[in-house]
Amino acid sequence: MSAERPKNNVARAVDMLRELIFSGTLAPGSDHLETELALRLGMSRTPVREATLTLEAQGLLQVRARRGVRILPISIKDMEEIYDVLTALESTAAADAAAANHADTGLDALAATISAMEDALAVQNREAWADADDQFHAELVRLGGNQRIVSITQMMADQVRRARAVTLYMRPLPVKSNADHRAVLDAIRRGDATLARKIHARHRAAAKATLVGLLKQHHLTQL
Amino acid sequence: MSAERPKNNVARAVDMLRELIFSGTLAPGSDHLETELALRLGMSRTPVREATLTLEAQGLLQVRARRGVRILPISIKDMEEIYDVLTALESTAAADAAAANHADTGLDALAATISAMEDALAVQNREAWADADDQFHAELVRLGGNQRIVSITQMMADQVRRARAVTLYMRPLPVKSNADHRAVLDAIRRGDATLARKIHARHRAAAKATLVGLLKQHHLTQL
DNA sequence: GTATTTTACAATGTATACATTATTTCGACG
DNA sequence: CGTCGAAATAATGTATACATTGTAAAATAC
Repeated sequence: MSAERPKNNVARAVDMLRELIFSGTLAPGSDHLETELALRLGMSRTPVREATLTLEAQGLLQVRARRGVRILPISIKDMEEIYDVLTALESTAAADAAAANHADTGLDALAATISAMEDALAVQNREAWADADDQFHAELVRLGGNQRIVSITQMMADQVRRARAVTLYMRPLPVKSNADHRAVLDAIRRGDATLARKIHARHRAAAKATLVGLLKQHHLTQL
Repeated sequence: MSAERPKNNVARAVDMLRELIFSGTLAPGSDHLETELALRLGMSRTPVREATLTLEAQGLLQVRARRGVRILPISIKDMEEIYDVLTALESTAAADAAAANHADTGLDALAATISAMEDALAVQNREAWADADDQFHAELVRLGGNQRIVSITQMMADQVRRARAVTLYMRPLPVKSNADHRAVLDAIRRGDATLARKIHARHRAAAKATLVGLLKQHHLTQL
């Protein structure tokens, strides 16, 4: 049974604020007073304040004295930084996963995300494809076994979430991406750490180039 | 003139708690009540509470309901995780620094840290050597130009600070380390990104092996 | 004597009152 | 008319009172 322990207000505030940020209700670059947010979330300033501190540590917003919290916009430079971090850490995770010699059953979840991506691609469902893509990267990193890499990549993925949503319908259907994922899975299955690292690094570098190219092409310098 | 703006209590609490943790006054694995810490720092619970949330996000302690904050001990597994993250991100920074084609004056600070390390080594001053070593890695990452890599590596370095201090007098004098640093500097100077990345990755991998070896040898499974 | 339940306590979680401070506005002086 | 300064204002920063809740201890029943 899932215990469903009632969460405290701080945790609820974190969840609600994240949702408000990802949905764009709190627009990138906009400022919001603590009092205003507290009213909106139906609680006092204290838990809201603590929630904003947590979210600031996660890079989603910035707390500025007497100016309220600013929802951080993502620039092209931010995007480049984040993709470089993801490239470095996920490649290491891919190599670690390969070196760990996971039994095939251990790789079922990873294989499932690839199937899901292929299915989504077949019916041109971009949202479903993006979800499965996220799951692939999350599962890959989980297999790597480094808990810090898991946390950091999650934070980075959160930061680019909005920007990725915007570009989702701009790009050509990501056919190459699926092939990359399958190649990474194969390398891991064969226990070839060097290859897994190399392929995944190339995959992320290509994704970065595509995304940055799109943003520049559409003059989206801030998201 | 440096403005020396008086910091608020939250910032002071963060600084003081960090100092108490690094100095070992708050021992790894020990628990501390908010009230007790507030009394010790001469302020109310509120700023202390906010400070602990920040430090929790930085991985230095853990806030547990009704059990106070626990100063997180570092295990060998933690050490391995952290060094793997540092290896991945600093190597990327080294490659970026090489690719950026910094003019020689831009590399003066980096060269200075190497000289400082050599001087410290000549008089067998391990503390000074460790400080210069930290500065080398900090400056390298700064030259890489990725602000997120700067933040993450700082956090990771903080987490292993205690453990490094313990092993500082156990290891042989780190002669090889200085040679590595010089080789990285040379590669950056020549603009050879691939080489800079490779050398630095090897350097960090060797440091990890040395450290983990020492910890196991001395049966230090928790620091 | 042991186990279970209930009650008390102690610590965090939350709200709110108050202190502090930066910003903005209004007024006076040049 | 513009600039400088002072006071008011509005927001965060801090302290504290109070609510909630988990833990532990004590008592009772088996």
